[in-house]
Amino acid sequence: MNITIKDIASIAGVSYSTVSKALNDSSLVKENTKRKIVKIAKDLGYEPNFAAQRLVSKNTKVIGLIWPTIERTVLATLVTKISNEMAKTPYSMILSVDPIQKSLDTFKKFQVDGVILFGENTLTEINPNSIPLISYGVSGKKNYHYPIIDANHMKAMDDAINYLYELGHRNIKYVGNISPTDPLQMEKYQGFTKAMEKYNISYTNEDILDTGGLDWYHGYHAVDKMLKSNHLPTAIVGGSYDISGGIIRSLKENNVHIPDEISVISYDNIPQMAHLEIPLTCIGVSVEELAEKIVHSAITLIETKKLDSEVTKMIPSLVERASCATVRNN
Amino acid sequence: MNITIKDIASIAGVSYSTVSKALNDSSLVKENTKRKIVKIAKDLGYEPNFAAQRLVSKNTKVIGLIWPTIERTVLATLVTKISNEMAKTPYSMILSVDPIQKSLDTFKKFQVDGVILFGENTLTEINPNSIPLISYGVSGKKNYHYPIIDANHMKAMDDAINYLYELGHRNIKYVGNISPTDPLQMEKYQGFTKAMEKYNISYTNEDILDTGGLDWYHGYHAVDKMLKSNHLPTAIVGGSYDISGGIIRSLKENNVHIPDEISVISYDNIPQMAHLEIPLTCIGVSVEELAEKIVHSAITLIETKKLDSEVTKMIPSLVERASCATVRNN
DNA sequence: GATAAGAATAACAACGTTGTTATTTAGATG
DNA sequence: CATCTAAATAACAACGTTGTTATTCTTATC
Repeated sequence: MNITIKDIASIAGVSYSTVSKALNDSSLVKENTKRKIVKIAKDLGYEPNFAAQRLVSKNTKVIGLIWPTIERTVLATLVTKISNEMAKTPYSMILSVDPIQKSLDTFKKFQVDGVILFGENTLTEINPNSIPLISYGVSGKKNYHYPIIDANHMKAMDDAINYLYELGHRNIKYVGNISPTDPLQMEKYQGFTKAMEKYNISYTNEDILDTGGLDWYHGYHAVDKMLKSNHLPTAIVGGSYDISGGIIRSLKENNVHIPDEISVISYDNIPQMAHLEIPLTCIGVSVEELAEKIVHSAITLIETKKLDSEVTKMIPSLVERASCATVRNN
Repeated sequence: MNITIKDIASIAGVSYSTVSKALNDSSLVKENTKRKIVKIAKDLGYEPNFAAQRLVSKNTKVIGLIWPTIERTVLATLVTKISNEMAKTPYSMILSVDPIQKSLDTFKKFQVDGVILFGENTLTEINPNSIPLISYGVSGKKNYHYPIIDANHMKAMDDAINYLYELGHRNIKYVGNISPTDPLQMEKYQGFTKAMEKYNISYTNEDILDTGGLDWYHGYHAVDKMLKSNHLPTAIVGGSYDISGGIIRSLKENNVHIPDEISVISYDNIPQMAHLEIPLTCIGVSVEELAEKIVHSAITLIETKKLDSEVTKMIPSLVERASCATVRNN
């Protein structure tokens, strides 16, 4: 069995309640004895029993992160950043990759102080069960009863189109996953069409390339097919990091030069964009900002039970790299 | 506050100890009252207090997984498989992406029943702190005091070279990350040279291409450089999934046809290999097998405190796809 | 040098369970 | 119908903390 405050008490020759106070640096115990007790505790390698502490009910300083869809590069990056950000606070983080409700039950058992949910495309009702919970990403549910942090995808697409417009592009295609069951993808797609209309750029269904998936080869195949049909735009908007990786691979293999012959701008603002063989200009909320916002919102919610607004749309930014150029006048 | 067994007791008109026994389906309480109590508990939505249960000391049926390096495709797949495998057992899983010792402390606080450590390239001493712990992957430490599950990388490389040898290849290059601080990478590299010697295939330092990193573009650039130098082998062994992705991209772009002009075999046996634009023949322990072994070993260790052997080397298998062919006679 | 006030410490209840021991109840037996 | 036995339930200690209340020890004051 482990060392308890009673062990310390008997060695120090004081009562265990005094030990408790001493270890919690209470002003009720004399500096002298405090020091003595702390030293003994340290010598014995005392570790407080968490379960007992929590039984008398106190916060755990632990936040749970629910991440049901683990295999997505962008989110792995975000998790890392969140973890780093969390390390700057007194909180620790544990994750669960189980389905949402099961994760929530586990976290509730452990009495985490709060939960961050990566519920990108959650259509089912979830029941936070009285744990402070914030969600990252678009929710399909209309009547969520918890705060949501999300990127302003509409604005991001608007910025992207605006940027391309200023460079002279009037022939732009969107290459992304058009999935009616995935609100995030739908919002990007709708952001694209809306922006195109706003800037008065004509487009048809031909200009929306549905990749049918989110991996790089989905993007690869979509562009490959496009090139074979000879409908070459002056610019492409890639729907995600992985997809854009496939897009530029396909373009390179077909000797379509970026950015001279075609400009590419990608959704997802992560550092890895710079490491692609053609460093991609991208649009989106930077993961660092996102991580910071998520962590601090969670902690604010935990500590004050109040959050400014129910849905926070983070403002995206555009990072210029080498993949976009002014359109050539033929 | 939450519902406790005392609430149930007062409603049922029995003592709370009877309620406890009834809810644990003890034979000491009459079937009749048992049913009554269970019904009341259900109606009230009673949930046992985990902290209290653990204070009287019982197992948590939770296993912690420590995963400090989150951004690696192969491991994400493995985590998913482990999670699925775990779901078939009475255990749940939580993960931590914090540094090892911090993760361990967190898990110890939560009194998890056991820990799985992804300590791929852990050179520092770790202190399991009396929690049953198994580790996946090569450990740099010589004197670990916990069981290790690992793939037999040597054997895998041997199988790969043997396979290529049978296909007639005598000019083989290894493209991988040669990092003295990463035991896993070193073992693959050494497996390669050892196998080459065993099959009496001559090679020089020129045939070992150090990518200097584990991402796909590291493999891409290494092969790109190789092609420019015109030292074309008949076969390449790729050191990992990501690296091999870069390898075939580079080959394709340079119009080196796989497998007619060059054969490629990759380390890492994961389903995604089939989705690369050229489905890659690969070598390694399949993630499914690995996940099953890891989960069951962990549970065995927890429940019996005994494990067959200290280091289990899983037997790799070779999955044939479209990327290797018999060498052409010029 | 007795006494009041304040500082320091001790004692103890409480948190919600489980497991052990004590008590009550019901049923069987002569 | 008294008595013994077994079944059912109640009572209570224990797990390791924290916070509240009770007690003891100092020290200053007259």
